[in-house]
Formats: sequence, structure tokens, C-alpha cells
Amino acid sequence: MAEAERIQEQLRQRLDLHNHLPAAPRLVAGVDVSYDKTSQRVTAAAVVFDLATGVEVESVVVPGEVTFPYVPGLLAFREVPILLAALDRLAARPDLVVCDGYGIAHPRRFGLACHLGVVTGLPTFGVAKTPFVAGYDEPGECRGDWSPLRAGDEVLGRVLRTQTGVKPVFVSVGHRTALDQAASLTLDLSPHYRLPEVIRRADFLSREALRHSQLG
DNA sequence: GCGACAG
DNA sequence: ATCTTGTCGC
Repeated sequence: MAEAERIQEQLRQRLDLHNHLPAAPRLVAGVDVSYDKTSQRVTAAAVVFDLATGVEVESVVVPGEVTFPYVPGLLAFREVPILLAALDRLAARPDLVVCDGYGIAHPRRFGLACHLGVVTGLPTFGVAKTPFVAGYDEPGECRGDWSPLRAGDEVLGRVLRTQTGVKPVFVSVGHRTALDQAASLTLDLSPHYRLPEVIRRADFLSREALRHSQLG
């Protein structure tokens, strides 16, 4: 556990906070993991959308087992292995990977999105559903309204309202991505629901695969 | 010291 | 994450 934190600190030195995203990234991937209630079985899904056409171009689902426990601040050690397996099976090389969780808005500034980004070399950012570290003021009621996620002097992310009258999401950069663009893309990727379509789709596929593997 | 705590 | 029905509202 202390070992994991040490690895985290080490990987963090390879984190690149400069933007390497195309102005209009085309292939955007979304990843998510689903867990079985009574075993260590899990499934991960990776989905790729072509933003130019708005069409889903690829999706893969990978079964596996988790060994690392859930510990707030160490989520990456639980999910990154199987997420890597899923990304490796993707034929396309996405321009960006959107993660379910936090990036830099993390106790040691190295959340899941940072970890996955450093390990793959791909631009990443995280979209989380609940607050973790850092404080914030409630953003306005309308879609697009936002407020900064902050801890002391530093701005760690953005609390973004993706749909009017719906709870906001928490966006933070992972690797090789700028916050402005991450927030802008999150809004673009969420035209109808609170969460980005790629995340919703990955969530659905991983969940469905887990269900099917439990029955059939 | 006591809670709180992404998924 | 996962366990879970109905229900209020557009």
C-alpha cells in the first residue's frame, strides 16, 4: 500500500501537463470497469467514437479479475491493469481517452486519468460523478455553467453542469491535456445526458458483458 | 485524534 | 462499484 504510493509518486514525474491534443480530436475513447458483487470478476470496456461523424467506430470488452482492493486515492492500481488490456485490444489509436474518475484532482495529484495517461502515453482526462478532494462553489443551473475545483491556491479541475437542472460532473486533466479543452470536450460529448456518451457506452457494455458471463 | 473518502 | 421499486416530473 505504501509501495503503491511510492510507485504513484514515481509515475507522477512522467506526467505531462501540456496540451498535446489536436484542436479537434477525432477518435475519442471512453473506458469503464464493472464489478461482480460476489467475486473478483470484472469486465472492462473501451469504446471509440469518431467526433467528426459522431459515430461509434469500435468497442471491445475484456474479462478479468481484480486483485487490488478499493482504496480511495489508489483506484488506478485496481483499474489500470484491465483498462490497459482493453485499450490494447483496440485496433484504433485514439487521440484521447476519457476516464471515469479523477485526473489531477487527487490527494497526490495523480488520479486514474493521470496514471492511465502516463502508462499509455495517450492524452487523457477524467470525468467524475462525485466530489473527492478539493472544494468548490455550486455552478449555475444551466448547461455549460461551471466553477473551479480548488484546493488552496491551485485549481485542480472544473465542476461542470452538462445538463440544465442536473447535478454537475467533476472534470480534471490527466495527461497531455488542457483543462479548458477537457471541459469543452466533456460538454460536446454530453449532448443529452449528464455523462459523456463514451463513458455511458463503456459503462453499459462492461456491465452487460459481466451479466452475460455470470449467466450463460 | 476524528471523519471523509473517485470507483 | 453493488444491492434495489416506485415515483415525481417533463
